[in-house]
Amino acid sequence: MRYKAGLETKDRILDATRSLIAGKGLEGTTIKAICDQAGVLPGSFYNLFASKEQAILTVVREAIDAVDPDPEGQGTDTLDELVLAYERFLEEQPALARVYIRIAVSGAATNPELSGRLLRHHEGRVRRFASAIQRQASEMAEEHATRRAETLVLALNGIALHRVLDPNFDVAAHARALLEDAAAVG
Amino acid sequence: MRYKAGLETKDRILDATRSLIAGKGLEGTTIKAICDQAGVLPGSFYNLFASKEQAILTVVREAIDAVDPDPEGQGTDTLDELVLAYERFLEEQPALARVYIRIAVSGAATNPELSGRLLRHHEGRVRRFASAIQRQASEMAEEHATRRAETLVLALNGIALHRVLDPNFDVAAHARALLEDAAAVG
DNA sequence: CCACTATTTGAGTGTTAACTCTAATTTGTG
DNA sequence: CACAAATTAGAGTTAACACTCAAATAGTGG
Repeated sequence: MRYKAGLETKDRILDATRSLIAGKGLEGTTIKAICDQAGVLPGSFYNLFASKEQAILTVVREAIDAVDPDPEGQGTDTLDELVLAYERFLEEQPALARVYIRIAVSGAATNPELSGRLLRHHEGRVRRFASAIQRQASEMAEEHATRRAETLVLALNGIALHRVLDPNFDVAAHARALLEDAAAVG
Repeated sequence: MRYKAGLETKDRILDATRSLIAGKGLEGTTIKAICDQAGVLPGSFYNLFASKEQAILTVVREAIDAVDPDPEGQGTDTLDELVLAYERFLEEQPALARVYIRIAVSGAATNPELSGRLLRHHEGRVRRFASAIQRQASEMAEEHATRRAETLVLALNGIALHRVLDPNFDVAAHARALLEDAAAVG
């Protein structure tokens, strides 16, 4: 793949794959559907991807990365910023958010590598939330902060899950309710 | 279906369907897989069920009902009892719990009737939790109680979702952490 | 034990999935 | 502008899918 035509085709295929997973789930994401939406024939698809699974995994990695846009900057975010970043992710990239949830539930069952990746990602998020909590309330024990972080991350995932079911669901209001509660508990 | 042989076969088919959805997701739940696991041939399956979808919907209804075992007794449960009932559901009927989550994410996308059913079920649960909260703190406004109930139910769903990803996840500990937080917030 | 019907059998149907292959075309480069 | 490599076209293959059906078997009331 050295010509730009190939790169553009690859992008179109990934766009189509992403929107199909988000809209119809993994079951509705067939090679034919991807190719139709991307304006490409199967031969072109298989010139760029070794398999359907590879295209899907590319989109999934993209989705996982989008949940945590800046995993390097570990020491600066406040809890509010972390929660609002997740809220913004759900609002602004609903397709990727759906992919993330769909894959977490459907794909991880049959693909242990994927389920391991998702669990590690979850643990990383919990650590990040925990250190934000500790920065905010420095007298809190690390163990306690981790427990509170885990509760918060799980609750956020619950919100994301419900958003998949109900597109009109008010993510922002519920994310903020979680933050208020966290502040009240201390 | 008047002979008991048919009833037993039906049970075996539903058992197989339930465990396949829980274990491999909707994609892995094929007629062949169901029949192999139930020790039955396709002809028998179609003697008892009009379609694969019908068998799946039967299992899904069963799962939805199991989440709220007694939807009639609306006025007596405490919040603790409701949370512990859900915790017990997740621990004791992991297959049905996985079915519930899997369907919420995968099935509801393509089946509006199913997604409507799940949303109504969610609303019913929130009402039930809200009235338990109000009974416990009678000075609380109904609107506020409903908002707190929704946060709690979503957090519990987050726990259930994570349990699908990580079978070793400690549901009980996290459910109790939610209860403590709820008490602390008031 | 007999007639009647529920149930099971298992090969078979049509469809659609993922994926392959060869020939034709387009693209970048010396 | 010529040539090699990248890309695309599109028919074709193989396998798995949901589902059917006529015949065989098993269960039940009389």
